[in-house]
Amino acid sequence: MTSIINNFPDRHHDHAACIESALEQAVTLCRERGARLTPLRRRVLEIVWESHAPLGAYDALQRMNAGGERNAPPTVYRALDFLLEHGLIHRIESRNAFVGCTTPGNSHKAQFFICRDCGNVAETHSEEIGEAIKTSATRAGFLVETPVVEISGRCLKCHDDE
Amino acid sequence: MTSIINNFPDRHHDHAACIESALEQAVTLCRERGARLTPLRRRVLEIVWESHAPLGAYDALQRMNAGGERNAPPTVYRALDFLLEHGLIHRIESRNAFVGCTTPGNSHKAQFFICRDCGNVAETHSEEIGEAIKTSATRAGFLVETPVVEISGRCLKCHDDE
DNA sequence: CGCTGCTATAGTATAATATATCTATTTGAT
DNA sequence: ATCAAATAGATATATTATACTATAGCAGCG
Repeated sequence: MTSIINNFPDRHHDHAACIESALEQAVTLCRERGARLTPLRRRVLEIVWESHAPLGAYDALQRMNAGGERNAPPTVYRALDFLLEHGLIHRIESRNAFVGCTTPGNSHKAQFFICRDCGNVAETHSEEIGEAIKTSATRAGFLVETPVVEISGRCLKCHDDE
Repeated sequence: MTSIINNFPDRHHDHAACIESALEQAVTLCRERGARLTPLRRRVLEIVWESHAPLGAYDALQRMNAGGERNAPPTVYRALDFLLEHGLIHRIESRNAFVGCTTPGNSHKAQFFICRDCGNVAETHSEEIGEAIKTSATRAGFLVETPVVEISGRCLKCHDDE
């Protein structure tokens, strides 16, 4: 049972459960792989998971240092790199920011829907988009390696608010 | 008749014709819209079109200043903004760089294939990808506004080279 | 003409994002 | 306990982008 949602994050969902679940999964996955989820890395993962909106590296750094610590940019970037490498977070290219991965451990390519109002991100894994990209690539004479699919727009909740 | 190619840029194509065609189209389009393609903006467009690979803003700036000029960053960014606004270039989010639009004047959403070897970009306008994204968005409870689809990989020519 | 308002350009400074390099420390393996 | 590798700390700097202020040129108008 997981509390991580795969469609658009509900405004009133139990986010504490999201965080907890994400951390549990991270711990498990790192143990399986012999990767070291050190306190620092774990802390950065928690910070990224504080919301469903992409978080900038320097915002994460500020949060890390909120208690007077003096971590420098390379520290947070190294932690982010580790988390990326193990698929625990995603980088949102169009925002230069990072968001927790809702399905860590699966290496499948994801697509992201990013609401311009609330800033939240929904992660999907659409076969159909992947296939369409592949078809189009073939036609263009191209071999797909790393697709970036980031859709900006509005979630229905924000749209309904108007 | 246009010399701008829509599939992957051929290594030996007549690139001078690409540039010429792109500039002609830009002039026409700006005239139609009453937009002012000033010498500065035109120059930046030419620079972006010097290749089919995305060009960074600071690389463009260097090219602009190659003759000893002292243009500052805001100058090139302003020109790039104008060109983006009128659909004469695209921004490649995953590279923080810019590439000439092969079909200016059409506001349709484009997808980009970016070769990691030669750096060239092919622009496509796949209905299928657009539809797949829309379907997936609907399922997620999301209204698409600005899709970013940037596929990294290898073009066949580079792949065949090995 | 002189005034006003608009657009484009220029210049300076600085913000925001990211990495290189070198050193020190911790960790786990033996 | 010792060593090698991985991690973290520290400093500097590179790269990308914008805020803010000022000026130049030109069109429309009284």
